[in-house]
Amino acid sequence: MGFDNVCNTGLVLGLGFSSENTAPAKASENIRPKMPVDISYEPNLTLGLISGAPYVKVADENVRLVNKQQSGGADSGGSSFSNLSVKREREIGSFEEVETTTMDHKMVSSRAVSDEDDDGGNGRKKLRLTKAQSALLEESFKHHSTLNPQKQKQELARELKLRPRQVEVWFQNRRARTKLKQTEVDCEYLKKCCETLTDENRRLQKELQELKALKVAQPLYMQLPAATLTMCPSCERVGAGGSTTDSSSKTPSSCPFGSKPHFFNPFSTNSSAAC
DNA sequence: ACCAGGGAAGACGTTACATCA
DNA sequence: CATGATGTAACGTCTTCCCTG
Repeated sequence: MGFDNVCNTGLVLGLGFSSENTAPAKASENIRPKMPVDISYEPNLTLGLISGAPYVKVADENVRLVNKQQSGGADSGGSSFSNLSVKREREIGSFEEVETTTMDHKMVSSRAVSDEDDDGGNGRKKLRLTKAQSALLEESFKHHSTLNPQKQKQELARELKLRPRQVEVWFQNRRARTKLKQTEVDCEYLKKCCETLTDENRRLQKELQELKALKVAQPLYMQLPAATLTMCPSCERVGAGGSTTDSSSKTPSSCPFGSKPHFFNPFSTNSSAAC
């Protein structure tokens, strides 16, 4: 991906807002469940704060019976895992676990981690998806980054011989990865913007210095309308733009600087700046 | 019409495991 | 073989939306 592509995305230098739609102050407010993640790049980098609001509501008790002692992380204690996973699987009653043996990696895929076989009650087994499973999930993700209807999840799960919960988790993680990558791209872009603006600022400072110097050295020069004084962006010399009677030897005849003054707009796509 | 309660689903942060250099 | 880095499956927590009574 070229930098130019990134530059035409309308990303603005600013934290927590964009030119098109105002991003929420809190990152969590970005959540719009019915709005699938737009994979096509539309940067909206925000540095929102996750509110540290006190925990009011026990989340999803139908989904998982929260083990209150586990609040430091579900995996911290190996002994309690099987308990947890037995409690939490909402689909478990209706979904038949199947042990897949078609491995292109040497791993067991989509085995039920708990339930019927609580592997010794010694923490969860990390299961790697097979290439085929990943490929199908990716394919599905390309079309829809969210599992819109519950049906889709069930179908995918059946097709992949996974639990619906696993499909759900995969999509969650996949969205997170996409977002992370996008954030990295945005970060790079902002860095470049910053560099460009710094350069531009330096150039303008220089221009200002030159103008000040000119004012001191040639007061007569300043009798010209101020608007006619501009600086050539390529040779960085001050001249009376639009005037062919330029007495200053600083403006070479080869200078492509046109007759009309121009001003730097960092957010204009055809400005002299990279952004 | 308004409100409270609760379920569903998603984001986010974290943990633990698998794999590889 | 040990180890640190990396990728990712799985989880807990929190928020928002929507439905229902």
